[in-house]
This record gives sequence, C-alpha cells and structure tokens, in this order.
Amino acid sequence: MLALNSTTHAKPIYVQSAQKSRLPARDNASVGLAELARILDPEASVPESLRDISFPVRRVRAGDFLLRSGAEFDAVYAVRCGFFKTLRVDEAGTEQVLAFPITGEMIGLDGIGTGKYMTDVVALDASTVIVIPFARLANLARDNAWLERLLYRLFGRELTCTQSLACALGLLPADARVATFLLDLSERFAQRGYSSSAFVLRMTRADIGSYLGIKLETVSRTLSGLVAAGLIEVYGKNIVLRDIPALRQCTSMPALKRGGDARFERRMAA
Amino acid sequence: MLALNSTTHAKPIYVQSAQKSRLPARDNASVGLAELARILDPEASVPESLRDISFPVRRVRAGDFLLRSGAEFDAVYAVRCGFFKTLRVDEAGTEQVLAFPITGEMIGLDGIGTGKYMTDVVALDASTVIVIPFARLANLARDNAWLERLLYRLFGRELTCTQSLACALGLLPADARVATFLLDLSERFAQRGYSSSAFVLRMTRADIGSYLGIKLETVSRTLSGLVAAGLIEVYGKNIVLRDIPALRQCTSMPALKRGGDARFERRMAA
DNA sequence: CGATGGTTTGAGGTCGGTCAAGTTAGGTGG
DNA sequence: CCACCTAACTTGACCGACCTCAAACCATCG
Repeated sequence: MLALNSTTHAKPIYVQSAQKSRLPARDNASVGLAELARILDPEASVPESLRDISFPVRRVRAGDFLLRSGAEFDAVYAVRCGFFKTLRVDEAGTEQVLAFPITGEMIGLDGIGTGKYMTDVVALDASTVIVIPFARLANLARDNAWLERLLYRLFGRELTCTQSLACALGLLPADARVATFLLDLSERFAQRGYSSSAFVLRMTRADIGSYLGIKLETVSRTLSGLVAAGLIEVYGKNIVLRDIPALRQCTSMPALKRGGDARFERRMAA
Repeated sequence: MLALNSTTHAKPIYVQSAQKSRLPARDNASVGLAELARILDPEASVPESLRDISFPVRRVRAGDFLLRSGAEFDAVYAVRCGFFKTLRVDEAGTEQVLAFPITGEMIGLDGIGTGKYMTDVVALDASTVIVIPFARLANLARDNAWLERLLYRLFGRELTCTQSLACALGLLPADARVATFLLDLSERFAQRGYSSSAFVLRMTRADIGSYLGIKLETVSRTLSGLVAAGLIEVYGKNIVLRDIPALRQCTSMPALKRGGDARFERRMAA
C-alpha cells in the first residue's frame, strides 16, 4: 500500500527544476519598467512614454532580511524571482507570518501608512527583487493613468489577501486552513507559469503553522492526513496535489475524517 | 461583594449621551473637503486651493446595508458619525467580521483591486457617511500632493489594521483577543474625542465573536471573567474599562486566571 | 561522521466549541 | 400601561480539536 512512499524522499526532483527553469539568465543591475510591468501584471501593455524608465535590482540570499520592521519606509519591492516570508514579531517575541510573497508580488506596501515598515521580510530562497523608490513611483503614477491604476490595484490585492487570511484564521478548522493554503499556493504558481499541481514548499512547517495560526505538529499531522486520504503526496518539502477538487471541498467542509454526506441548511425567508 | 451589580443593567446611561453629544446638528446634504479632512485626520491643514470642493452625504439607519459585496466599486465612504461592521460571507453562509468602522474611518477601499466591493457593510447604528466617488478622489489627488499623501495613508491604515487582526487571530488566546479588542476600541474612541474608558458596544456578542474568531458564548464568558477580575464593568452593551494597564497585560500574557509570575525567556545571541 | 535543524508520530491535557436551559432587554400590539 | 414575543445575553456541563511535551527519525552540511 505504501510502496511509493517507502523510498521516502526520493521522487520529485523535477519539481524543483520546473520552478528554477524560469530564473533570469542575465545579471542585470537594473530592469526597465516594461519588464517590471510584465512581472506584476502579464496582461499589461506599457505606454510608450514610459519605455526608458528603469529600476535597480537587489539580490538576497536565502535567510537574509530584505526588510526589517521599524526601518524607514522609502521603497517598495517587486519580487522578480524567489520566495519570501513577511512576518510581525510582537513584544513577547512570538512571530506571525502574514504572507509568502513569490515572483510577481509586491513587498513593503504596508509601510505607507506610518512611514515605517511594519513587517520583517526574510528571503526563503535566493531571490532578486526590483527596488522601486516610492516617491518616484508616486511621481510617475501622477502623470500616467495606467501606472496609477496599477498602483491602486496592487494596494487592493494586498488588502484583500490579508482579509482572506483573517477569514481563514477566523473560521476554518486546521485541515481546511492547510487545504486553503495549498490551493492558494497552487493558483499563484499557476499564474506565474509554474506547475499548479507539484511544487516545493520553501518554508518550514513552523512557518506554515505561524501563517495559519496552528502549531507545526498540527501542520505535519494534517499533511499526513491528506496523504492518507489520497488527496496529496508529500516528500519532505515537495508537494504533489493529486485531487484538487477534493482539496477544494476540504476548504469549506467541516472536517477531513468526518467526510460522509453533505448536510443542507435551511435558511428562513424572513 | 456584588452589590454594584445587583441592579443589573441600570447604571451608565451617561455613556450613551457622551457618544451622542457629538452628532452633527445640521442636515447638510453635502460637506466640504475641509470638514472631510478634519474628520479623517484632525491634524491636517487643508490647502486653499481645495476649499470649495464638496461631497454628498448619505444617511443609513441601523441595520441597513451601506454596501454589498460584489457591487461595482465606484466610491469610498468616510464615516461622519455612526458605527458599522464590514464582513465577508463565504459560500457556506458563515460570516467573518473584518472591521468595525466608526466616525473618522474609511469604508470601501477593498474594492480597488478587483473593481468590486469585497465585503458587505452594515450600519450598526443610525449613521451618516460622506460619499467620495473614487475617480474624483483620484483626480484630485493627482494634482494635490497633500491629498495624495492622505489617500496613501488611508490605504496603509487599512492594511495594517487588517494585519493586526490577522495577528490577533493567529496567536492570541480568547481572553487576550477580547482585551485587545476592548483596548483598540478604547483608543479609537479616544482619538475621536469620546471617552476611552466608558463606551457602548453597538454590535452583538456574535459580531464580536465573529470578528475575534471565537463563539459568542466565549465572548460572554470572557467578559464575565474580566469583570470578576475587576478589570472592567459590563452592563449589557455598556462597557467601563476600570484597569487599562492590567487589560494591556492580558493582551500578551498567556491567560487570565493563570496570572501569577512573569516567566522570562532567554534568547540565544547567535 | 557527528552535529544540527527540520519533520513525524505518539500520549495526554486543556481551551474553546457545542448543546442546552434560563434570564434579560426591547419592541409591538392590545 | 401591561402582556407578549423575540432577539440577545449569560451560565453550566460535556466533549473534541488542537496544543504541549517528548521521543525518534531524517536530511544537510560542516
């Protein structure tokens, strides 16, 4: 029954190569706004007037801090390639992961309100980001409706993502949170052209647990449960989604093992 | 020992009058940008050039919807006076309260990303809001650095508030969430000139529970526990904070009843 | 090859959920 | 003004999902 799993962490090395294959070959110290726009929003068409604008690139190694909370807000960052976690640390020293930005997503927008970054941002993998001085971005947006619109959209995206996290934390049981998390990652990878059914979790179980408001042991147990149910495969940090529709059901269903019949709720027409 | 509480819900009617005393006397159908700015940011000084700009006002009764999720995003709203809840309803019909906007706070910013409002917004009390068509706001902000800055700050405020909620849901036990909630309300009332130590919870226990990711019974029990500990007084929806420093400790301490000694954690210097 | 950080799995305890009963507050109509 | 009705709140008893503590396993890297 467990034949495949017996050679425990042997299998899907191909997953990694699938994600690595899109790494940029060149070592540009800066990139043009056209490429930036393509990364942030593939459908975007950049106006001619903005063709020669470019932004510097910054590289970070796995484990490095990209930002520290409390530092003065002066720029936002677009992830060109790589994997990050953003987190808040409270006075007691416990941390809450708030997001896992990946290629094509923005970092640092939360500093705008107070003038200081509110989160620590740590690279989970060797990564490169495009540095966008915010004052410059605001200047450009002032004269260009398309860029202005993009900026607003990025804000909104950030806001709704955080809202979704709060919803998950507020009303889902542990297994539904894990399923939601896997599906969310899957979709975001798919949007960036990676595989939506096989990927690598660059973060630790503790990071996942912090993000989902549960303990790392619960994360591990839940993943094992999903494996036992045949919905996913787990080889260490390598994940394969085997039954996405079923996972989607886990997202809102009471629980995993209770399974069984769907129960209908009548709703008064008053 | 319970002498004060024996006449159960008799006492602090004065709380309500304290909050009501600031209601606007006039029935203006529109307000100038100067007043809008004063509501949103008391320290702001409005440039001369924007003096004659004004926005319409909309009234809603308690229980009315100000916005429905899915409706087309076209305006944001500044609460002039009143009390709201914003919530998401998932496909199963369960709802998650995401915020309780009060006087001086913004509603509807979450629609910018997708072009549709993401939340339902319900008035918990008779309220008036200032209707700010977003296209118009963006136009004005384009030509006026001060307004642009204000708009960004409002976004940031929204974002960090939602992040704080996620943190509370992710790592605090129930009593700490309730204490945090009370203190947050207290501060926001204080900022608006209301009493920071006595106020009325216009929302139900179920709303509070939804916001905090716990059940209404737990809310009720926790409030009772805080009363027993002498930190607050509760007379139905009337709340009096009696020991704010102690409440603040509840915010990050393990729990309520365990009290006792502070335990220190050593942290490696690696 | 040992050391270290990450992961899995188990056993037991607890916080908060569920179910239920009883009380209070507020509004409506007689 | 009172009777009634409903929604909201409180409190209790029980239970289960998740946490805590602990041991063992595994992978990576010096």
